[in-house]
Amino acid sequence: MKNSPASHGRILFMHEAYDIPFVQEKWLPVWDQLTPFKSGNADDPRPKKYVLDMFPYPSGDLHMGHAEAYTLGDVIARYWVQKGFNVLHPIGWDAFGLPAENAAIKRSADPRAWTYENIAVQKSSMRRFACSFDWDRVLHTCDPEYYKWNQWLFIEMFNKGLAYRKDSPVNWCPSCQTVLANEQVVAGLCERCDSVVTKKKLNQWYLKITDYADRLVDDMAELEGQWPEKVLMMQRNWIGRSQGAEVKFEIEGRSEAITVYTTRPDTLYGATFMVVAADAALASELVEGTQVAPVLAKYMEEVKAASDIDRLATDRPKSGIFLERYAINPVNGERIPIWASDYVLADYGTGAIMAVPAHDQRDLDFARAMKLPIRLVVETGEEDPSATGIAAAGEGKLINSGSLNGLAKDAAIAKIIEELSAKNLGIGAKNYRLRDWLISRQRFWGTPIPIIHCPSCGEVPVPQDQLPVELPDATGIDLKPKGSSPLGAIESWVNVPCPKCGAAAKRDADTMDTFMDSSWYYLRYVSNTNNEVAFDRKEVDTWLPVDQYVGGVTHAILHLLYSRFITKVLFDMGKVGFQEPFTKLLNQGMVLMDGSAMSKSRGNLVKLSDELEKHGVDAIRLSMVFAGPPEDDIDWADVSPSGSLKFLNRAWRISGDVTSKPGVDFATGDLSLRKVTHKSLNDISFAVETFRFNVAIARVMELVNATRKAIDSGCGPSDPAVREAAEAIAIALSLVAPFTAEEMWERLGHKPAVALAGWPAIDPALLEEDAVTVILQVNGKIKDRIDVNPNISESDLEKLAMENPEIKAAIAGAIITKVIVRAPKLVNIVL
RNA sequence: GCCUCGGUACUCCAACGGUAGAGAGGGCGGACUCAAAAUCCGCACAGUGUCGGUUCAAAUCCGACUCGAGGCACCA
Repeated sequence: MKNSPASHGRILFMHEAYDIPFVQEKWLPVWDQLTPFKSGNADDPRPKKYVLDMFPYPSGDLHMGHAEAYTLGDVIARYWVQKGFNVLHPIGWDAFGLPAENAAIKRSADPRAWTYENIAVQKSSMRRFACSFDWDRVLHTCDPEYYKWNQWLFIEMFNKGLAYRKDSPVNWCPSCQTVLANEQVVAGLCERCDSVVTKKKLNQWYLKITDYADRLVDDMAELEGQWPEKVLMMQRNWIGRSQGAEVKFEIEGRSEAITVYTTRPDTLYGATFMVVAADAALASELVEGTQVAPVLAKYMEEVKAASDIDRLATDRPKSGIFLERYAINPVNGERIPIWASDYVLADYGTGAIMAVPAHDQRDLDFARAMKLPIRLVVETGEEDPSATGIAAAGEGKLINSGSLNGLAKDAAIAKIIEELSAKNLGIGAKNYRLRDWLISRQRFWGTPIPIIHCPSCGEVPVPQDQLPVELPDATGIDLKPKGSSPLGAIESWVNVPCPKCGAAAKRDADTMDTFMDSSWYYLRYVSNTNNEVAFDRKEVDTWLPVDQYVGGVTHAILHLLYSRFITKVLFDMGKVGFQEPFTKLLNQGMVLMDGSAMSKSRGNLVKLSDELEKHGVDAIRLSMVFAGPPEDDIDWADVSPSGSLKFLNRAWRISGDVTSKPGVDFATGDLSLRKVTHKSLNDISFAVETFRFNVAIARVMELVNATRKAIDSGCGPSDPAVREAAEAIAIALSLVAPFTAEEMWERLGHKPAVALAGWPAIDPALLEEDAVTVILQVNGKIKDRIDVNPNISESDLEKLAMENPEIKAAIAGAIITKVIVRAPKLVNIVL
């Protein structure tokens, strides 16, 4: 059973090269023993870094996308370990969710088995992929030990009034047979299965994220520059805060005024009618008992018949009905008609608007369709809206507006709000697009909502000492989606005495949105085995917030917004000491094939296991980071794993050529190679810290090339500088190609693990260059280049430039207007 | 429709406002070989999407356009 290199594996080179499968099998058990990535305890003197990868959903084995994401997180974690930090780099599984349940239905089995099998597969793949996880920190959200704390969190929020139930039209996926949060509806379709989402009126649990809307927007200031601008923009967009005013309109024949929300109170004089949401209670109330009531009812039927997709089409003609009621414009006493339409949303603002057709496109469309008057109140220089059909949305001076005449927009808004406030007719106000987070789900495989419904006590939270409310064994239970939770059908589970009065009561049969599970999991890692609390405050204070979060941009809104929300809730409860969970965020791109996302149906699926088999773990990891900037998509068709492997072999061969002994004094080595080594290490550090991993690899390649040259035709293999360079290469490569690096480290005469070797100290003296090239320009055109000492003074450099023959020739006889000297870079002589 | 980001060689990608090329892939040629692979050496190809502005100097800053990617989309 002898394992000789180059005879054992599938990947063979006649030239000296290492045996990939052999080397991979060789080091894994060694690392298992050494646990180089076990995070230190609270008393660890090293400064901490919490590097977090978004945890996977256990749907089968790891794929190319996982490989990219986890390589990026791994490079970062390994880098900070080398730099002497106490690094926490944990992993877990986002293990509740529909795929497990659907698989269970297909095989009439328990979702548990499928889930834990997949977790085992992924876990072993991660080990083989050399992920630097701390395997003592693992969590699975489907473990009762985890979801117990999910339930605890829910009850805490319930007690604070942040979790509540309400009747509301909700998004319903007819295929998944469950409700969806707003965030899970993409262009009218279910984000999971692409079915057309319908509306259903249901009583559901919500979390009051809208209470935190302002803070979610404002606190983004501290994420500026730390998170991708794109994500911040998407969140701002999603929350959709707008500034405006609420204005009261008296209603003829009604004691109570109607309040409308507008972002353009300056155009109040241009309001020629009012529109209320057709489905709002207000609309039906206004026509109650009149002959219009049946007309409204009929209109409502038509509106309901139109699908969400139709509703989304913005070019759809406006529809609505006149309610035969009138409102009084508070600024000019004008009597304006009240209409009902589906273009006004019941659950935004007050569900009623003042319509200013001259300056709002939607109102203009409606006015033209219904033949309602249009009055200009802002002089924008645009053409007449009633003629062109295009609203004059631009800025200009106010006209036809009483006291506002002549003012510009901002001044007019300030003035009108002041005037309205003085008469108690209006007030400055904000509004949000964000809605409360609907977390009930009518499915089995999730955290049971820990509430007991008692006929006399109402909603009673399950007492702390009875948590967790465990999911029953699913074997023999019909999990097929029927529109209500399968748990509700299990008599023995659902029927319980009320914890307060002891009367017969029922458990809430719904389960929580799995985004609840993932909205706080980063806290659980620090106390993953603690059964007393969800997370220990001392551990949290030691490790949190997360220093570096790595994951896909697909979670830009959902997961990241919910996590930020929950963190703020926990902060307010005094359970954590920070308000933003993720200090820095890196979004990796996707791995594509031939320009599009990989999928079996498209026939462009690249299997990770095949690639690993063909090229080895290191070459795949290297290819992932070398392909380009991490946030860009990678087209696997553009990537050359064999090229990566070629480079790794080139690097590895250097370790075999070194003839000096470990511990040799580098200071006596060849100066020019030493300079390259130190410059490279410096550049690699900088590139890694700024996430330019592709550049970092390019620098390692340069160092390998320089070392090769030094060995073959320079100072020779015995020079200490060659060992210094080879060790630097091994340490740098340990971030991305751990097997190759460990093998190099061994051949260089060291004991494992290279991962703990420590980043070499950089000698600043070696970063100074002997000579730099200066550009000599005349009128910005390059005439010559000269090598000078990098510390040359500006006057000396100017003198040198003036003496240069090329320059002399170029300026002969001309008058010099200006001389720009930027030592030691260039001299530009302007004639 | 509105907003954000991007466009550099055949391809993927580098370049504090100051030499357009770091690195790689692919191609071609040579050395080695019976031959191929691997390895080593060499070569070529040529380009900052378009137009304008700021500047001594623009791939880089500003504006418009164009193409591509993404987000929001009756949110008043």
